[in-house]
Amino acid sequence: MASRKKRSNPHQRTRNDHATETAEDYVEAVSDIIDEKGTCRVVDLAGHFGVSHVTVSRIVGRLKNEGLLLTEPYRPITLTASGKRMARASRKRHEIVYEFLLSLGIDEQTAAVDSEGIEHHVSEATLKAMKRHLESTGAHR
Amino acid sequence: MASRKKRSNPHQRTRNDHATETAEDYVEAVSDIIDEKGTCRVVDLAGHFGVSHVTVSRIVGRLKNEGLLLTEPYRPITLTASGKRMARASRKRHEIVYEFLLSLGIDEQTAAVDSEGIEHHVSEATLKAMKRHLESTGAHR
DNA sequence: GCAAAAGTGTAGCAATGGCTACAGTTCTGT
DNA sequence: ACAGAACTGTAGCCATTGCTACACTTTTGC
Repeated sequence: MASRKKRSNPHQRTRNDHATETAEDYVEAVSDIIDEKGTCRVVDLAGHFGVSHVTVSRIVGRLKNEGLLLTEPYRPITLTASGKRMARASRKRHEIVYEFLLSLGIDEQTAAVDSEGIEHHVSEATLKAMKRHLESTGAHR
Repeated sequence: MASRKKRSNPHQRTRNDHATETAEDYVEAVSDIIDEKGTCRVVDLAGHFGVSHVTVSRIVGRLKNEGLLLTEPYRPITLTASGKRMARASRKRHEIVYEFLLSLGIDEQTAAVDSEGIEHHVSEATLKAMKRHLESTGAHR
């Protein structure tokens, strides 16, 4: 997870960070959609993210080049082993943040929105602290 | 704060969100740098964010157009009333998130890095919950 | 089986934020 | 005062992620 490495300048967030966030969001969505409805199509992702199918199509192409997912023209999208690994890690992080926000007394709707924004900016140390908090308050599922 | 409005699709984060995050980061930095050393120059911001002066120059131009800051060619950068307001709000949010992370037992270095990433993705409701937590644990300064 | 609907791809545009290279301005020190 | 250092601006490149418009493929329904 290159984007979560320590930085000499903590403010330094490059284009690559955004690209990695996008990748994580997409593989996680692909995984979720496949779990829900069997297959994942471009149109499903477009609906999920609220963007046009064109944007999805281009990003899917990039992630395919990066070896995270597989697809052929006009065909459904599946994850590679690497993509599945990333999706699992991303989903886990997402869940911890979400549960943590709930444990603070935040409503589900808000927790869902905020956890999506936050999950990409949480270090391993902070994630561990959240887990600790969940266990200590017995609020984890 | 347009970017923190409710969204019909919670996944929907547009280019504007990123632009707003940049604006918040910049006005906050300008404010901090002026407090620290009296004036804020392009080169200060470039150092602060670890990017080239060219990138800073372009973004400063945009923020000037948006009425957040003032500057003339080869001159220092100051904040407008609107920019000061945004800087104050942003700094306050930043501080709450930072203190909250510390209260979870996270080290200062990590809290500094993570709070910068997280602050833009925290809703008012979550911010209130963090404040509540700080007060209940007596961990606020 | 074939027309319409749904889905996907491509072309081409915009805004943002990275960069290097080079040119111009301001400040500094002697 | 003036040369060199420091700072700033501009030109022009790239990648990412938005979009509309249009073309093409696949699926659906009769």
